[in-house]
Amino acid sequence: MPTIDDVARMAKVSKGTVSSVFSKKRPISKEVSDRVLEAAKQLNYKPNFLARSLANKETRIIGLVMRGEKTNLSQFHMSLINGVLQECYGRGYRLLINLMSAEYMNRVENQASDPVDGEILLDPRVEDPRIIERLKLEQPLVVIGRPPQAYEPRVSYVNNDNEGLACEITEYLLGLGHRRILFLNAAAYSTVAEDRESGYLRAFRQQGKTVEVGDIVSNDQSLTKREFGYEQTLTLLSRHQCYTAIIADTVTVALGVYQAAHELQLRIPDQLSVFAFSDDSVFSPALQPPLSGVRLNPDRLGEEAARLLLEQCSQAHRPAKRVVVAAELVYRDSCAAPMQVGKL
Amino acid sequence: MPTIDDVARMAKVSKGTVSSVFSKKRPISKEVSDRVLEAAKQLNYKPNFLARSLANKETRIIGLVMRGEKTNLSQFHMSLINGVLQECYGRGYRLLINLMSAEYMNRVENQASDPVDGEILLDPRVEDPRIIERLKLEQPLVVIGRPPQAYEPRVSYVNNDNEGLACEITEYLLGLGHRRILFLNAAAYSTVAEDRESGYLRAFRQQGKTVEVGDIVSNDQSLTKREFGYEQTLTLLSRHQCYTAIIADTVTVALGVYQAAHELQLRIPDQLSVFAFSDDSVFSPALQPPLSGVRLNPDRLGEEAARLLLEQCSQAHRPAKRVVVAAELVYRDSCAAPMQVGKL
DNA sequence: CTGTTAGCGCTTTCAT
DNA sequence: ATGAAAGCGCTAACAG
Repeated sequence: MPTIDDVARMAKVSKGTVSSVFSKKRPISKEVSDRVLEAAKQLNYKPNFLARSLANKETRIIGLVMRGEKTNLSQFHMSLINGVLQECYGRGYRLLINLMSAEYMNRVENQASDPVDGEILLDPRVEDPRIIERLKLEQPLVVIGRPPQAYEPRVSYVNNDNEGLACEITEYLLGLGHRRILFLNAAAYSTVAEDRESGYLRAFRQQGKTVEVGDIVSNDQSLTKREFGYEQTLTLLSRHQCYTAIIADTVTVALGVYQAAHELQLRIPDQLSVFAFSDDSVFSPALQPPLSGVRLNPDRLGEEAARLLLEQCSQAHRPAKRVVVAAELVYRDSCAAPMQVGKL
Repeated sequence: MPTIDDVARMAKVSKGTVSSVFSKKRPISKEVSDRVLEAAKQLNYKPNFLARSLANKETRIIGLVMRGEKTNLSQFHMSLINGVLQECYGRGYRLLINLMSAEYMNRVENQASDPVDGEILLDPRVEDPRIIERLKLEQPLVVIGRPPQAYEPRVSYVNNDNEGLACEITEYLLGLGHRRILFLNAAAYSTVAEDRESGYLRAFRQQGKTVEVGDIVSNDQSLTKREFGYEQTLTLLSRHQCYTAIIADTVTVALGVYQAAHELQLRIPDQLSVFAFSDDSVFSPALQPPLSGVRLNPDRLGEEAARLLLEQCSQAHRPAKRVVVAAELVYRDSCAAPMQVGKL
């Protein structure tokens, strides 16, 4: 690989001059510039990214940090990435996706900072060392989702109004006449689970109704999402007849719910209403009747996050900002008034 | 940001020793190692990626190079990325997605090699400077799709059997009794368009039937995929009654075909058969009747490409390999025998 | 407008 | 097993 010295020698100028021809950071006469470019072309020279970035402390790469455990990206993630890429395009930023196993990353010999100017962090947890670490490094950071309470004022983030949405869904189901609604929530350690739980509880409280312990179950991650939906529905509905509606964390969880309902010979929506907290792959033939859900607009989440991040990258002073991305409930045919409602 | 010198000073050892503690490339006594690690933790030190990579010429990042024009990733691309990520996971590789406008990249001040150990290149063209350039640099490279004829023996690639699939689809439609089949093919400059065209022609030839000029149209990219399907169908079918079937490049093109058919009051499949050369989002309610298509298994394409690439990255000698990913036709309800067939 | 020189932070010989 | 010093290829500050 030819280096800047080779070009300098061939064009009979100093390396500083060659550098300036490429970076355009200081004016170079047309003659010299042409000579350098010509030499570079002949040698097939391109500035070395690593050397350049090491010297000027800029990579024009942003990172996307995902949970190490996740090994299969959902449509939600895919749209989100799409949104991020949208924003990078044309502004000359590349995207580095870091999906390494925590086990791998924690080994001493693999420790190293990533070559990024800033990062977008997904799936924040109630206790999240990743955020703390990045805050210490004072590196530009945007979280998608709500950061832990303690750091909320200090970090920029973009989020849906999960609390409000959960409340809205719950109100809708209560309005249909349901009394006991099983909430198959996200993992307890995620901040999103906290927010959705609050929303669910608020809806009950506002109507003066009570929630029983055990009506909210969170996915401890030892099961896949689908298994979680399946197992919980099978176990809880066969034991207690009381649940007439289920709010599932994602469409995949809902898929498990459908499967269990089928085995329990419960007809959806007559005997069981189902609402999902996402809106991926909803047209799968496995989802009959069509599933009601929430359009979280993941592409907008990604777009706004990237926008905030790139803004931070270009500023010395970085005030923490937050953006709420609008989401809307989509009512399809998986919910109805509970059959027994008249009989009580 | 603390550097290796800070740690060395604090642990009272040389920087070479600190380096070895982290890289584990030469033995260090337990006492010294512990002292260094302790100092590193106190200083919150992490090796600098750029400096390390500059010195040892390895980044453990692989790049994904997409066409600059594309600004919205399809499900096909998303699954493909998913497959690549799958393979990176656990082996400690990160993925750099480079989706920059050609215009941006070609400006002198933005020229620079990417910080990658190798690259996966998408959508190869009949003339593809990107491939030529990378071949010159002797950088590990895997193409998804068929490389230009001239370079085929020298580059590794993974591909579907596009020629065979196109032939199979065409045979199927001919078998149903169609005589004139409009092929809304990919852009003429892509190698995939060439292969699919050959397959289409072969099917006709094998049955001793002839293709008229104009039965194959390729998307010149001035229109979106959907517009392409819509405009071509509207124009060609209202002008010539002869076409009773259409092979569409992608589901999105097919969506345009459906729309145009609706406006022309042509019933699918009775009056018009439609077959798509992909299988994304097929369950959209906009696609009634369900669309026949080809499951190209993009996740497998991505996975195999990453596997080949990582294999190349770890070897000095890199023989060009190729992998064919199996694809299968999916027959749904968008194709039938043409209505007029009995009347002739 | 151009040349010179001192780093950027790490790895890697070569000594010891 | 550890230290010392010479790069990796580029940018940036200073001179002129």
